[in-house]
Amino acid sequence: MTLVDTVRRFNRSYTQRIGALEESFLGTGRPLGASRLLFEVGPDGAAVRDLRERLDLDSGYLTRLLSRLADDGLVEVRPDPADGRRRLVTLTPDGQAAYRELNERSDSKARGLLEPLTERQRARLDEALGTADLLIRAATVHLRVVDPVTDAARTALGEYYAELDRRFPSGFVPEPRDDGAAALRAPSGAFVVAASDGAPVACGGVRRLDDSTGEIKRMWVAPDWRGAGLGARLLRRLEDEARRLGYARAVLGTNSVLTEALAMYGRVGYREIGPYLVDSPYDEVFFEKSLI
Amino acid sequence: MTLVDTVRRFNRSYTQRIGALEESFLGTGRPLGASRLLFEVGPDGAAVRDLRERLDLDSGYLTRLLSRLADDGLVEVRPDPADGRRRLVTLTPDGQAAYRELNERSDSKARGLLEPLTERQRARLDEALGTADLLIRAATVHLRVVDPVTDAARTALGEYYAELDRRFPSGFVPEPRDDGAAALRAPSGAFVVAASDGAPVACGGVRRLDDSTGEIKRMWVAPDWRGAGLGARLLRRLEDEARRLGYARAVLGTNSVLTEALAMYGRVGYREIGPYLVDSPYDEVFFEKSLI
DNA sequence: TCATATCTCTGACTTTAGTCAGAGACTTCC
DNA sequence: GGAAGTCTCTGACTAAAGTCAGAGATATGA
Repeated sequence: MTLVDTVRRFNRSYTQRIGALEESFLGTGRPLGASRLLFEVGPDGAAVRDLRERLDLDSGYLTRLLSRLADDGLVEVRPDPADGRRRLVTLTPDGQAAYRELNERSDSKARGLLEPLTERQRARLDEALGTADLLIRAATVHLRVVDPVTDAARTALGEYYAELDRRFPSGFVPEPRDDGAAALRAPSGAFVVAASDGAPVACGGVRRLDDSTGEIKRMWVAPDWRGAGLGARLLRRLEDEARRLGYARAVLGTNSVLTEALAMYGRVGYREIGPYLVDSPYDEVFFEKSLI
Repeated sequence: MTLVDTVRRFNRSYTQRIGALEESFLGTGRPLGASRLLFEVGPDGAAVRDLRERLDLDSGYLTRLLSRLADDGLVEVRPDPADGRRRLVTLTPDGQAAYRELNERSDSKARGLLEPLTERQRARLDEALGTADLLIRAATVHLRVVDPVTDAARTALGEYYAELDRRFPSGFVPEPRDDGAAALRAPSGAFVVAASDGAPVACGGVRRLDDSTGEIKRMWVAPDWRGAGLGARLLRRLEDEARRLGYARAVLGTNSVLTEALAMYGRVGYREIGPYLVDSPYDEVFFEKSLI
């Protein structure tokens, strides 16, 4: 049995049993679409725009769904003070109650399903689902080249810097004369962000070191995404970008504290070299790889 | 994060990504319902009755779906020769082709999804999904008391005997003077079958040994269902039945070849005892447990 | 053999889900 | 300040999915 068979077999048994979890949104007297929407609005509210994107709905259809929920007194729709074209949706107290009820139904259905399992089996299931979840998410992560000043890039870089600050014994302060933005974009550089469910989970960039050499900079993978091969995938993508920009060789420098990264560079074919032109005081270990 | 959370989290990410596998039944120019039906008919055909039950459809609705597929030349519906009220559905050659296409779409979608994973990750995913599949199926196995002459019971017993015959060095022949049927039913006995997706996956019975003692007989778990705690669950159910029938003690005899079973009896609280009244030449090891 | 039950089918619905074209209010960018 | 773009909403649709009440044919068990 191949993996594809396993996946399909699992899919069948899963959707028949647990998949019904989400259908338990039914039986609340509301059509499934309305319940899903209510759930997606959530206790913190959401912008109509985002709902449309997340649920992939037609704008007219969404408007109608929302106005039905509003008629039922479950949500409130009002203009976004920051941008008069947009509208924000929040749950009313009744809506909050309905939201909680959806969650409880879903929970109790899940509990009932797991009830026949022993403690040991539950632990095994927990681990298996956790692993499968991570890998499936990892497989569907979307890598794309973005400008380093976009929101996605800024968020990712922010988390990267914050982590360096936590992990370096002396903390980390981004170089003030940081030419990051300009160097990590065309025509001599690129910046790649990996996103899952809209949130950035990894990033990295290439910039010009000399005419034939691109330098990989600011590679970061979110902590709970490590061990899923995302780093290697991102690195290969950056090498592709570097090749496209005309570089024949990739180099990078890193800090010896970042042990996972060091091991990964080795696996992907990087070879340790002496220090090249350096501008970051944090780089201690250096690698290169031919792109030809 | 509790297991329920893991399940729900997994459910969300899974249905969004892989769940779409089944939706790939769309895009074949046929509505989802019709494709699902075509898939459920399958290459071997099916009875309309069973389709209605498996897909949980209204009879009128199903009739209409089927006649649409028949109009498109994909299926053929004709009376069941064995029962004039029923009708049987089979795929026409065109229907077979459409069926194969559905499968290919689903496969290639699954492959595309897994493509970014490395070999090692795929192996991990394969194992994780396999484990989760087994446990989820095990959790949703349905145990019920049936008469030992019903089809389900006969099938299960048949597989049990066949396995003993394979595993015992000298083979196994059911005792000819087998009073099985009569002894494993009320008022002094019971027979329990565990079924998953309609197929029996485990069985076992209790019969009277003396007024206060019930004997557990013919416990069997299908080979690919072992390690999922099904045996222990079945045994506990049989003890419940024995208690209900008024027994204060359960005993059982087994063969020392069946090592998994021996270990399981110990885990569930059975204690080895000397041979009690024996009528099976295959029983070598004996256990008892108080039911009070 | 007659009442009762089972199985499929038909007709007449309703609800849910979704699409499309454009109007109107507002922002943004030159 | 005006053109171009964004966001939401309305109206007018269509298709899919599902429900309900019976009719008619056949089987089953007393």
